[in-house]
Amino acid sequence: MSKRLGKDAWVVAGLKALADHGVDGVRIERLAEALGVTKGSFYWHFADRQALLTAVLVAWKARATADIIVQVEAKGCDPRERMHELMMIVFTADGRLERQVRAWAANDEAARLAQDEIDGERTRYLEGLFTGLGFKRAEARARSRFAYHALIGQFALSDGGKGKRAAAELELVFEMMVTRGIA
Amino acid sequence: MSKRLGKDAWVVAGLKALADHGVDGVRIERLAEALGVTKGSFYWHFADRQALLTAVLVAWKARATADIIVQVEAKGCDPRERMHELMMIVFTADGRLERQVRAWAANDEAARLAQDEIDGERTRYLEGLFTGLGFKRAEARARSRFAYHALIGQFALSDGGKGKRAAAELELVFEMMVTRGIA
DNA sequence: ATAGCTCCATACGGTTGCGTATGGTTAGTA
DNA sequence: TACTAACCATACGCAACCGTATGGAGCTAT
Repeated sequence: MSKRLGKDAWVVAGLKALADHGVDGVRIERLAEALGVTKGSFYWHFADRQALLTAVLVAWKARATADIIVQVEAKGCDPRERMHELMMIVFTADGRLERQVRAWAANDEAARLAQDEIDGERTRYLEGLFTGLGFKRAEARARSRFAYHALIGQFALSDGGKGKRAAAELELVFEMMVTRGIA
Repeated sequence: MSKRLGKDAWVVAGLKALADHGVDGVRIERLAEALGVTKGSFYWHFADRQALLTAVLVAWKARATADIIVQVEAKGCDPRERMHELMMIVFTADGRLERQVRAWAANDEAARLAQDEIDGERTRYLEGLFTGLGFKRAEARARSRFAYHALIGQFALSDGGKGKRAAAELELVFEMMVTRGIA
């Protein structure tokens, strides 16, 4: 059981600190203590704090999109099913990291860019699902954006969508999102 | 033109700093410089930094709900019209302050509570509009929450809904939100 | 005008966290 | 075993803020 660390250990610790306390919580002396080492170790692996933050952002981007989409793609090929699965996964997820990255992005350019990338990727995927359901381009676009906004808003709210009631509501909302035109 | 300040001046400066740079930007020495005074002034009016932050939060709460609802109420008594007006106002608003408060709330209990209050107040109002449109309680609830989430998500995105395209999409989305049942 | 209250400046001590310098310790390799 | 990286500890300087202490300015009323 070697006590010697690699870059990765610091990034992982950074992600955890980010999820728990926000960007302001990722302080190198704190991480050092959590990892059982001192700053001396950190400055061996990284040039400065910003370098760690950048690495954390990259790590987040890697897992922010791929995970969910892969999970959904594996479910089936019917776009309606995928859509349903997507909403279920995503509306019942934790979202602490997601939320902290957004809080971060409110005042940091690098985080804002990362967020934009992810947002773009996700909405494009969503738009594809909606066109798969037979919606015209404009409406698919509108619906995907709206649905995605709702998702993000979910994370932004403090209750974060507590399971029970949310589940039933989710079905209603799903029907609405998937329902075509004016009644 | 007296150079002497009151509490309010500090709160206003605090709100501006919050909107511009987030909670971390509301530092008393910075505000002092912006106001053309020194810390000595601040600590006359406030016990400590937290006292200012609390006051800022209170000020935000005061203007966060009342403004919009009053504006909508003045528009007309048809719930469909109100709903339309509400979405138009709110989806084209600035939202920098809104966003910063949410970023703040991600890691601060007091801000989180304030946010909860506002969220509750707004969703209750929205729910009323939906029941006014003839939806049953459960569906009105689901729709109002979803619509509100979408609103918050809008603010959370970095583009913040840039005017042109958003306007057209908004109409589609409005129809969808207002449309009953399964096609 | 002078006493008293309100508001502000200056100066200080203390904390936190970043980044650097420098030397020691472990692990792999010859 | 000796040499050499890679990795880590310790100690320091530095800057940004917070909060306090204290001594004024500037009104206002008597």
